[in-house]
Amino acid sequence: MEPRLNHSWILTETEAILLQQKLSLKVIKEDLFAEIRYIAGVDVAYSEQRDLLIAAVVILEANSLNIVESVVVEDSVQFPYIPGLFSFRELPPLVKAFKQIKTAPQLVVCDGQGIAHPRRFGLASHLGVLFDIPTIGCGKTRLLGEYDEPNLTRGSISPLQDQGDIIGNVLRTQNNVKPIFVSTGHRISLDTACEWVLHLSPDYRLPETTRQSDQLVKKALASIE
DNA sequence: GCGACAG
DNA sequence: ATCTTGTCGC
Repeated sequence: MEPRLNHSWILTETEAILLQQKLSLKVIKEDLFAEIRYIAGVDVAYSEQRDLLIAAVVILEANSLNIVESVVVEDSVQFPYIPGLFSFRELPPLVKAFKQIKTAPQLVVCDGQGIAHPRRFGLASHLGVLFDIPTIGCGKTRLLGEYDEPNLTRGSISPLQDQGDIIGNVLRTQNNVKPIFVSTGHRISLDTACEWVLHLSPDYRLPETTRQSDQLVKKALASIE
């Protein structure tokens, strides 16, 4: 898989913000896809000892949730972690990993926010626009926005609001378990995104895509240290 | 000025 | 993220 859009990753903080503002205009917040057969999960971890990033991409069959392909790569760190500029740290290794993927997914579930972002352009939206592929932002914690606690039953949602916009949903994926933050990444509506996240989280707080990619990077991390 | 702040 | 300590619910 190759990105359909390329841009430099060697940027100052100001340049990165300007790029987000420019690319955010390309984000599509409605369903724009055909049949979803394969779904990708992605995750990145940092090795403090070796000062490098490990990225994993796993491809699951959408109905069975079986793994059909996976890739793990190492890459150097070229941008610090700054809230709001997360994608400039994690996307270079992820793009490198996607270049090795043979089974093209029709949906990518990201570990981070989509449009639930100060400039409506979080990691999931950035990845979606680069590959022009539907993506969902799925965060364990909130970056910004106000919300009421959703009901305690699986499937309950509560809107995440910022500056008068509904930027995502706080979604309860398991009864009595802390909810997660779901937002549109690219080419998918918020409602459809939540439906897919629920389908992918039959018995765990996070989607199976996230669980599998987390497992892969942790295993790779342990093997190099 | 102070707190908040995806991973 | 990752680590540690303390609290609460079942």
